Amino acid sequence: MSADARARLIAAAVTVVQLRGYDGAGLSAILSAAGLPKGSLYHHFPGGKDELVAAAADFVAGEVEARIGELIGVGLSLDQIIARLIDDTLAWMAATGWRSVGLLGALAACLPSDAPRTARALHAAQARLHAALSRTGASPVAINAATGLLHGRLALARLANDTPADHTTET
Amino acid sequence: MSADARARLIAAAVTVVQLRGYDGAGLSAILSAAGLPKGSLYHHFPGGKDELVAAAADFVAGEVEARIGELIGVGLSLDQIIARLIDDTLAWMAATGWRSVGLLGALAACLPSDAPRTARALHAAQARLHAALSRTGASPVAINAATGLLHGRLALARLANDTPADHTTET
DNA sequence: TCGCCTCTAGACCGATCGGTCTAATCGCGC
DNA sequence: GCGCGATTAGACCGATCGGTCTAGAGGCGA
Repeated sequence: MSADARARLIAAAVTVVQLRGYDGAGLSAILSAAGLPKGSLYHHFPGGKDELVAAAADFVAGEVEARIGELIGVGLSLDQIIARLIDDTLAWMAATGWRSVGLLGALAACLPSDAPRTARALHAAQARLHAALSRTGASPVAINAATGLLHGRLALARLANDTPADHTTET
Repeated sequence: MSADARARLIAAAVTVVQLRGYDGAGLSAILSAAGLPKGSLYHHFPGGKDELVAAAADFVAGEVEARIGELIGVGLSLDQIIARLIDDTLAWMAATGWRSVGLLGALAACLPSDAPRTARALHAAQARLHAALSRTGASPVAINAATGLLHGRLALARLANDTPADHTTET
């Protein structure tokens, strides 16, 4: 069940790190989400938390890259693709209770200082997505503007919808 | 020197939390940045880290709000104001080594679970900035799009410029 | 000069952090 | 049925976390 455990760990890391950021995501939270003990983590990811989160970032980047490929295949423009990605993610955020911002956004906003692999994976992810989007024929500047809009919209949507329950003192 | 110590603590919190997010910002890092011992922190902010970071968020929101007021006074449009804020912040990020994303962005992306005051302050900040921008006459939807762009651009700029040194293994 | 009150200083606390290590368990070829 | 590598299980470690508490330094009014 090696591959399965690996995948479960990555999925759990994606979930927890999205919610709390790198530093806020404790190993115990990730492990209990995965339903696996610490030994499994360090067997599959000898590099520990850093390696796991880096793998999670790679995984997410791969998924988004594939989605972009799909949308390009259908002939959508850069702006249309970004709009679709926003809609996709917003729908998913709504489904999961508006608690996530997307793994890459959370990592980018609060980059941990002691996680070189994660930092590298994050940069690689950004490069991959940029390259994927450049296949629409858009200019790098346009791509940066579009992805900037994407990140920002997701962060704001989360802020607007995530926490009302958190700071409502009334019944 | 009460007021001074308070201000120093808030400034230190702004700096450190911007860099590492709420969970990544240790009290010891904040205190050493402020040059004050723990006793001072809990004297001025009995609520501890949560209260301090909430105050820091209020402070930053106030500064940005004032800046928006200035720009509106000069007669700039929403888009022009956002462009100016992006330029302001980018210049400041360049000056500080591209390590910050802005306090509010960092908090919004990785909302801590156990910091109700900070969460409340963050929502208040968002509301204040939205209100300030609405004085340009722009629609709420336009304001959301514009502030989304602002957040995202800053996050991307940081990602692009912050970490090259972090993952360069070469001398 | 004396008391008092504000603020600084940092030792100390339990909890939790990421990480290591050993033992038990599992599945599979023989 | 047996041995063996792969995997799980979790006790354990030092470091650090946020927070509390006592002691004393310093300024100010009487």
